[in-house]
Amino acid sequence: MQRIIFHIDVNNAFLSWTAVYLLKHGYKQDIRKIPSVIGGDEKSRHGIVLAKSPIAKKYGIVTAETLYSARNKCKSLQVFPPNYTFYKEQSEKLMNYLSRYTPTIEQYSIDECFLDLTGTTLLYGNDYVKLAHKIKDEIKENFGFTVNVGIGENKLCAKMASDFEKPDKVHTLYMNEIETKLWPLKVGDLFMLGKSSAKKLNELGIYTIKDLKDTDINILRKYFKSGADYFKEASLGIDYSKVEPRSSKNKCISISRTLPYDVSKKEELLKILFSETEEVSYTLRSQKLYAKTIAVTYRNNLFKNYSHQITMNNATNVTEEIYKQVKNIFEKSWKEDPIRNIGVRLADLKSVSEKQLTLFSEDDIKVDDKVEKVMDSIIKKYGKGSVIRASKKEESYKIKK
DNA sequence: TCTGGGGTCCTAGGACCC
DNA sequence: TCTGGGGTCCTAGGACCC
Repeated sequence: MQRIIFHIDVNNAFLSWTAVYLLKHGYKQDIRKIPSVIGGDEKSRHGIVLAKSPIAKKYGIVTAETLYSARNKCKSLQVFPPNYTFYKEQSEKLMNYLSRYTPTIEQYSIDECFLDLTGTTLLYGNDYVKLAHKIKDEIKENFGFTVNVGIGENKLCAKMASDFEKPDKVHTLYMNEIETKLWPLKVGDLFMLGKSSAKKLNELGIYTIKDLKDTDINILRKYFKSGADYFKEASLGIDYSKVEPRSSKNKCISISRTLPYDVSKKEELLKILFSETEEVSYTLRSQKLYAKTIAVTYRNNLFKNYSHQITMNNATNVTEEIYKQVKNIFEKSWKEDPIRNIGVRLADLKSVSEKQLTLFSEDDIKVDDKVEKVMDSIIKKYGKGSVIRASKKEESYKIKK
């Protein structure tokens, strides 16, 4: 049976949501209609473009470039800070609203989702473009921001379609439109075909998606291994993946921070790692999960990235245990270069502690669990920072080193 | 006032086992 | 006068997404 998939994408999400927020709070100007961007704080070295208005885009400003470079492209550019709490709220409202149309909804990111509307003709009729317009207009009216809706017979085509022309538009990419709508695009426009693959393809003389679909699969395999088959199928508009409600189970939980200045002191870096460990293991426990793999990631002043990890015999969710590994991993791997960004990642997540099934150190765990339960409940009730571990631990490092 | 943060997936290479 | 080979697990690094 032919499937009908919608992909819904908030136009310039962070910027639109900020515009809605500002208007709601009495700000006179609609920042969507001026050259503007959402950007991080430059003083703490977060100075990149997170979202841009259509006018800013016309100046050639792209997401993730530095604010410094964005300003060079447009002298009158206005920069607004992000408001993640509000974004999350808006995202949840939107997803809740959309799930009234089908239970088969997959949130792909904070501002995007897929709806599987296959077999809904009795409910909504068979004019899907009309239905898409209805959804799009309802969102605009109820929430104050616009979306694009892409319609296709699979997720890939729906996703490509929603990207065609923005904002506030509905597009289709049915199989019989592949030749006219998909093939003329540049290879880099294909979903999941990024910069480095596009560069390689261009070097092979492959520029458009049509070029790509005309290329012998064996040539592609030589350069792209398993990516070759994906590229080939995608260039033909083929995608069999299902719209799957994101089982909400993350594969990993991570935190990383770019520091306001490069740090070379071990005690300072360990303090940061400790507070990150506390945050990440709190999240772990609040999801009733245990981690088997613990990783420390960092980036030095020359932008070289490192990641070092350890897989334990037993999964844990105890801050102290996780930190013990974090500290160990970092001390063993760090070459004493100045650190710009540092983080902790927990992976290989389990829903039960295997440790609880072993004889080893049961009593210790129980005590730790108790302490942590109390701390977690305080954090939950009064927010982060309301409870701080006695800093005995960090102090002892100072003495030791 | 240069270059964020949170994810997923893949691959090469090494260790280890039979 | 030799060092096979399949399988599995683990790690580091990189590509890619929003």
